Parts: sequence; C-alpha cells; structure tokens
Amino acid sequence: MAGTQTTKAPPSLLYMVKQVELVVRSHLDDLVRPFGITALQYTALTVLERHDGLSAAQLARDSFVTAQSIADLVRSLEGRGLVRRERNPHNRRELLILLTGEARELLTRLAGPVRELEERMVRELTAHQAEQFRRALSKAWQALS
Amino acid sequence: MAGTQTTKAPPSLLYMVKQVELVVRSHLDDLVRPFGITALQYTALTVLERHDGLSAAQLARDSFVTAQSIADLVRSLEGRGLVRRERNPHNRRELLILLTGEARELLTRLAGPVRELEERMVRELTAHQAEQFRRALSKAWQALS
DNA sequence: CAAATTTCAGCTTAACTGACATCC
DNA sequence: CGGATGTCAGTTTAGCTGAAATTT
Repeated sequence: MAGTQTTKAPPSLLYMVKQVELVVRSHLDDLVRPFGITALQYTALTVLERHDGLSAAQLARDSFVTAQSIADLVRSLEGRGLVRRERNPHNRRELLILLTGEARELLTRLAGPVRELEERMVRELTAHQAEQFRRALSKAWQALS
Repeated sequence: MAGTQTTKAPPSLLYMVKQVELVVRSHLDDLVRPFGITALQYTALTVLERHDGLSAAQLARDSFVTAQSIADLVRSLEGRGLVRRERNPHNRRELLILLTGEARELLTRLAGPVRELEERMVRELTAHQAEQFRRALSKAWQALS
C-alpha cells in the first residue's frame, strides 16, 4: 500500500474492451432481431461472407470455440435456410458450409445499418484516429493470439 | 453493388472488438483460474475496488445486466468469502456489497500479472499510441451508451 | 492404425422472465 | 399505495466434455 489513494484508478484497458464489446453486441442484437437472428449468428454469416465454403472445424478454430459449439450454430442457421452444407468432393468427410441466396440478401439489407452503427462508434474520432483505432485493435489481437 | 469485388472486405471494427474481447477473456481466465474464480468474477471485484459499497441494483445498472444476474454473481462471491453484504443503515432495503480482506489480497496478488497482460496487449504500440487506443475505446463506449 | 471431421448425448454456466416480499 | 430493492423458482442459450462413426 503506497499511501492514501486520492484519485481512483481508471478502468483498465481490459475492462474497457469488455464494455465496448458489450454495448456493441447489444446494438447489433437490436439491428438483427427483426431478421430473426442473433448477433452471434450474424457474425458467423459475415465470417462466411469473407470465407465461403469453410468447414465447421475450420470455422471453430477461427473462432476460439469447439467444433461442437459451431455445430449447434450451423444447425440453427441451416434450419433458418441461411446456409446449406455440401460434401467436399475432394474429402468426403468434410461438410462445406455455404451461404444461401437468402443469407446474401439478408447481409445486403443489413450492410447499411451495420455500417451506420460502426460509424456511430467512431463518430468522435477523426478519420485518421479511426484508422489508428483499427490498427491498434488488430495489433492487440495479434499480440495476444 | 459497386462492381465486382476483387479484394475481400476487411473484418469490421465490430468484429475486431469482439475478437479482442474473446482473446483477452481467455487469457484473463487463465490468470485467475488458480485463484478459483472466473474472469467475470474478477471483473466484478475490480469494479467494487473502484466503487466499494455499491448495491446490487447499482451494480446491475452499471453492467447492462439484470439485478437477478448480479444476484447470482454476488452470491457466488459471498460463498467464496470475497465479498460481504451489509444493510445500508440509512435505507434498510439496500444491501451494500463490500470487498473482504481476502478479496483485497487476491486483487493485490493479481495486479502484477494483469498489468503484464495489459502491457502485452499494447506491446506493438508506442506509449502515445496506447494512450490514443484508450481514448478511442472510451469515446466508442460513450458514443454507443 | 492414426489423425481429422462430424455427430450424438448429456452437462454447466450465465444470462433471462415472472412472481413475490420488504421497505421508504 | 407506488417505486425501488432484493429473493425465489423456473427457463433459455451458448458454451463445454466424452464417446462414437466415418474418411484419409
């Protein structure tokens, strides 16, 4: 104990990351709820948008979760008609996960609102600061992975 | 649709925030596991460290969760001897949540490792960039709250 | 046979809602 | 009584583990 503390310690960076993620997820849930999906499912769809035809095992490795957890998520997306699964012709044990046309339409309709949310998140920053913010997040992710 | 996309869209800021939070929580869980608590419980303790004697209702409002969820968390911390609850003498329906000496010792012992984790997160940034990162997180949180 | 992928069954945790009692 | 706080009971969701089947 180094003397009496006159100013409170600021929230840690770790805490602030958590708080930002919490409030982002809350807003994202509001945006996607009318489409009958959760923020988690939406995020999985955007991952597939960048890497269509991933297998569940690959998706799981990229997401820090077990294959089992991904299986549940994919099953729910398949039930909603947003993904279909197809055997990899070169490796018959793999099931490739592919976006359906309905999913692509959903992603197109959500692109604007999601971009607005993202712009709102950085509205107090200059364009340069927003870019630095992106780089800092990327470097933080790399440094801890 | 502005023509054919030749380069993949980068991950969105929203996605990167989520990924950083995920990997931070994973490391934090590793740090606190030997003490028999979860990252979530540790985070609650650090909130109480900054605002000791909060009521469960206040804690819930600050954390975007229901009073019921906080009650479960507080009960588990009380069972581990890390907080005690005391009636507010001026308002007998309120139960103030107070850190115990054991919790303060635990926080002291974890302070170093947690600081190291935080330093690792920003090790690819200059001191100035790390400070800007903190400000960007703070502004993003405010803009969405 | 060994490793990778998927699937099946069951479990745990952390959130939620609703109903209720207590207190100011 | 009305509003805030806390508690009790039950539910849901998202993650987990372990075991088994299939393919390379």
